Amino acid sequence: MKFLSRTEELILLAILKLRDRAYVVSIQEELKKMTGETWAMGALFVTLDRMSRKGYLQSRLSEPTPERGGRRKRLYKLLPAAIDALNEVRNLKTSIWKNVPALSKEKFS
Amino acid sequence: MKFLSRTEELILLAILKLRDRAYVVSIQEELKKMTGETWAMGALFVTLDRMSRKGYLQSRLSEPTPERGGRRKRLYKLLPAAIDALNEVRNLKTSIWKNVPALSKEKFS
DNA sequence: AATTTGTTTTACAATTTAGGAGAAATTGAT
DNA sequence: ATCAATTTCTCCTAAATTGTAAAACAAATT
Repeated sequence: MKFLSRTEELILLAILKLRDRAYVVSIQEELKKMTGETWAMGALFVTLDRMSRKGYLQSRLSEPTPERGGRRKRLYKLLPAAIDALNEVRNLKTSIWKNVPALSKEKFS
Repeated sequence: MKFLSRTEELILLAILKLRDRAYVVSIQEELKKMTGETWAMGALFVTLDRMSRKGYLQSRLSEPTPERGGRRKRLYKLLPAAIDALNEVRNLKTSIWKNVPALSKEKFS
């Protein structure tokens, strides 16, 4: 499809919310907050990679931080194409859900 | 993921809007209206099938209609599980987009 | 028989998931 | 001071799931 997948949308939004602190672990935590679900590390890397190749994201390695195990982190940031894609998906959801009334199961059983 | 994929969401919403006239051709047209994109027949069947197996949809064959080529249509209808899933995805989108300001590219270049 | 409408299958491509290997940092015991 | 243990983090891979494109097949009207 032309639109972001749900996973891509969620990851981009997580990065947006994290500002300059977005790396794979903080993204994973943010996604957990947003969805209540647990996200596999590998899934995130694969998707972050793909979105980088597509021109949605840019990444760089930070300096190590002075804490136990404080390795360099790969920090991600949104590129303009990501903003476009997010806006598109926001418009899509607004338009497709407009005029959809509250859905109660009773009417569909 | 636990949530509907974007494709599944769109197809279920299309069926919802079509009420008792939802079959693969009308669904295809409705999706075109909703998204502006062209949807491959095969993609639809595959997804409709999958959602039927998952208990989101039920289908039956209609009677032929008196028009040229008016074959029986396989009509789809939403099952309660589909309503649950749609409500979930609506809640998800509402919560993740809440408080996200308008996004302008300038701030991200 | 030709045309139209519609269903279904198939082969392939892309995305997502699950699990784990391995690298770079600090800590703490010797 | 050195080194093994621990922690944090990056990255890879195989399998499963999902999505796409194309075409074969079937039933109706003209």
